[in-house]
Amino acid sequence: MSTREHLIKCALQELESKGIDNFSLRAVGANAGLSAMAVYRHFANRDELLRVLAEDAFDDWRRRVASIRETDLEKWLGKVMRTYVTFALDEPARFDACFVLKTHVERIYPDDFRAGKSPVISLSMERIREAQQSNQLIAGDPLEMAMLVWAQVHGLVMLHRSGRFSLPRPQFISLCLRCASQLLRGLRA
Amino acid sequence: MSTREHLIKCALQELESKGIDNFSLRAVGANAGLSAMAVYRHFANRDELLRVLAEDAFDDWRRRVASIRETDLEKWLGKVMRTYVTFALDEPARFDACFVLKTHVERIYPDDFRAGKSPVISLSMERIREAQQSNQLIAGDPLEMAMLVWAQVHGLVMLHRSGRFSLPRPQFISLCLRCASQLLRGLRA
DNA sequence: TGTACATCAGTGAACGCGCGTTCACTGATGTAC
DNA sequence: TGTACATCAGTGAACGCGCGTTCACTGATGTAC
Repeated sequence: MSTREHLIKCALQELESKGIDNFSLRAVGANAGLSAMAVYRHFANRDELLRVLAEDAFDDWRRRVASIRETDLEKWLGKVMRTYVTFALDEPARFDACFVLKTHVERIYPDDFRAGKSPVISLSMERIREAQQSNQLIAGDPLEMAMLVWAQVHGLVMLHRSGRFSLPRPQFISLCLRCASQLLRGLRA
Repeated sequence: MSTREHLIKCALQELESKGIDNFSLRAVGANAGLSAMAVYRHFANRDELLRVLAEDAFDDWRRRVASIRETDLEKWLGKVMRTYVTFALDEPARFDACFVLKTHVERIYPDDFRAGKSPVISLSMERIREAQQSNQLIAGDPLEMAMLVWAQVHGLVMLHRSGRFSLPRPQFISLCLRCASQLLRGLRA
């Protein structure tokens, strides 16, 4: 493992354990068994390191979704949501890097999504369109429907993150899935 | 206006313009035309000042909702949501104090809500129950339904906050309301 | 009414902290001849 | 094969910053006699 990779790994650990607000290059260096200044050999500055971490997290998220092998819209969406929630619970800092922080990597509604720059949203829209054609779903803008579902689970996760849920993990996850299928009920034809 | 009130007003301004991360007692003092240390005459420390601001924001939110005069569930919910979104867009820092930050004032699911400690959620549950009795809504736990709606709009607002929406304000608000009524469609009997 | 004292809002200097970053450096490794 | 030099990862000290908070103080106002 190159020093650069080692630093990235340690930076991720730091990020997860301390959070973005207490993420410091000094701590990353110490965690890696190097001086704080060693980081500057491999990254221009703090911002660049954070950007690299965000891109790494995004790749991870994409891979997780790509590995879901379901054809039925409802089942597929259920798994995507479960993946989203577990990602948020298990790796909050990387989740934030993908969906909360402004990292200059994020996709913006509507242009980026219409342009197909978000693989997961594009996939969702495709599946929604298919379900509309086979009369499983009501008519309506697929992108807006996808955003609706995303916002639903994102809201639950953010409220959880803000300490508004005191539920054991499995109960929280099934609450999310219940909410999602409730939501889909309204979209069904 | 007492000095304390003046400080609170200036602290709110600071909080809105700088955000929680860059909220400093020094700046509050300067903004109020006093030394930084004057703050300590009126508040034990930074945390206490922030707690007072959070309580103030919460009162404000409660008052806004209480002033909504609609009897129909759907219309009422629509106005509550509009209020939520405009609160989030216009006064992000106070919104955060109510719904994002851990201020030790927040209500936690499910106990606090079941115990009726959140006026707005309680009101929502009441209206949902009525609508269920008159067969407008499907059966189901009113609290879970209320959380569903809350999470929906909260998710949209948080994504907007994270810079994921590039929409003029009115368009974003109507997107939120469209999503909300889409959601209600699934709850209708 | 005057005087002595207590109260208390507000001050300015200072402490100690952690941060990102700059700087001049060391010392090992690779390379050209 | 040996030697001179270049490259470059990593270092430790230092700078300058803003922060929350402590401290001893000033000076105005209220109060008891």
